[in-house]
Amino acid sequence: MGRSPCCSKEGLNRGAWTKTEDIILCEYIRIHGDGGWRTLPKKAGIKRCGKSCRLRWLNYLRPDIKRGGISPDEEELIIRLHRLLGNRWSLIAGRLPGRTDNEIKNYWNTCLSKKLLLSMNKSQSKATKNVKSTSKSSPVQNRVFKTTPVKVTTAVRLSETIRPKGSMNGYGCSNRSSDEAFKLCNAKETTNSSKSWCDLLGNDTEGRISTSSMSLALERSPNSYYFGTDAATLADSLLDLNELSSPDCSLLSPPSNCSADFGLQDFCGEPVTLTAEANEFEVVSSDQNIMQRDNGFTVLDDQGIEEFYDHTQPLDWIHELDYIEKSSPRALSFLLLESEDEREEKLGDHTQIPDVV
DNA sequence: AAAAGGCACAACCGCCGCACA
DNA sequence: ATGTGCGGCGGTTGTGCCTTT
Repeated sequence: MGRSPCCSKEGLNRGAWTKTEDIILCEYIRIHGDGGWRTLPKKAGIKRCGKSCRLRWLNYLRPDIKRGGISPDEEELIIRLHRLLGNRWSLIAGRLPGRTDNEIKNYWNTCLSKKLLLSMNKSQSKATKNVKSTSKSSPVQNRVFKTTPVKVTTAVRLSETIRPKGSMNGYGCSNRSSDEAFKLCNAKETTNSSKSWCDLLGNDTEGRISTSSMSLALERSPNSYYFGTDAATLADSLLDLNELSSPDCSLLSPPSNCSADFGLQDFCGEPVTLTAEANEFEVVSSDQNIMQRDNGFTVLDDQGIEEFYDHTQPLDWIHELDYIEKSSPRALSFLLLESEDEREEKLGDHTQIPDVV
């Protein structure tokens, strides 16, 4: 036997919502707040299924919704996020303020999928023509990233990803997080005590990580809640590492191989070689009072970063994706997964870093 | 002018995970 | 530990408008 339907369909309106229904729903939610969808129709006097009310509110009536006119920037962002996340419309929508999953899904199905198919065909036929001159595949093909995450490198890779993000949105968080992730790795070699790990970060009375930098980031980034999520994600991953019994540090890639991930070339203008020494890590990760990016955001001192930070809009994701894709697409795709469970689910072999396809 | 086809998007459906009793 | 209800999600369908034939 299947589940019972969410409500009796008898006597309920179906199809397009009328203006009156919209007004009643809005008014009810204005007074009582949203939620309790199953009982809402009866209480509000709407002849609709609760789910239908929820959908109507979330997708069309909410005051913070942007309708139509998807900009080229947004379009690019959707394409790139879709490449990383697949049909995870709600996740994608979460990175586009004011847009709903339904709208993005519709836009994808009606416009973007065709557009992409067309451009793919174009570039493929171009590539076929040039097949003798080069053995490389087309740029479009090259830009398909595998989204397999890697467990063991969670803390460090997340911090690597946060670093470029933080350099745009809040240097405090990025520096602090990276720095401390490194410290943690090194601390792990000498002790398994979770207390010492937390001590490195600072923790509140309940033992939860609460670095001043994370608070700073959250406080200063009202337009980019995702940034806050990053900090939270990092905190979670660090807490998780406390629980791991395997010698994580030994499984990390040799630091000298990680310099590209760290993006230090971009930040400092010259290649940096890291060693496994704790001191080296700290020196490198704290040497960020001058940062440079190759996407138009130039050298900034502390004050400059702060100023920039205040003007950073969520759509700067595009630049962040530019940077991150170049440096560590695996980390990004991992980071974009919402929950720790979801990452667990995708783990596979913890000890190997899969190649980017 | 009318029918057919295409398109955009709102709405619906069924499944799933989580919380809670 | 288990069953149930709720909310959320992604796939699909329905519908109205526009364009083409």
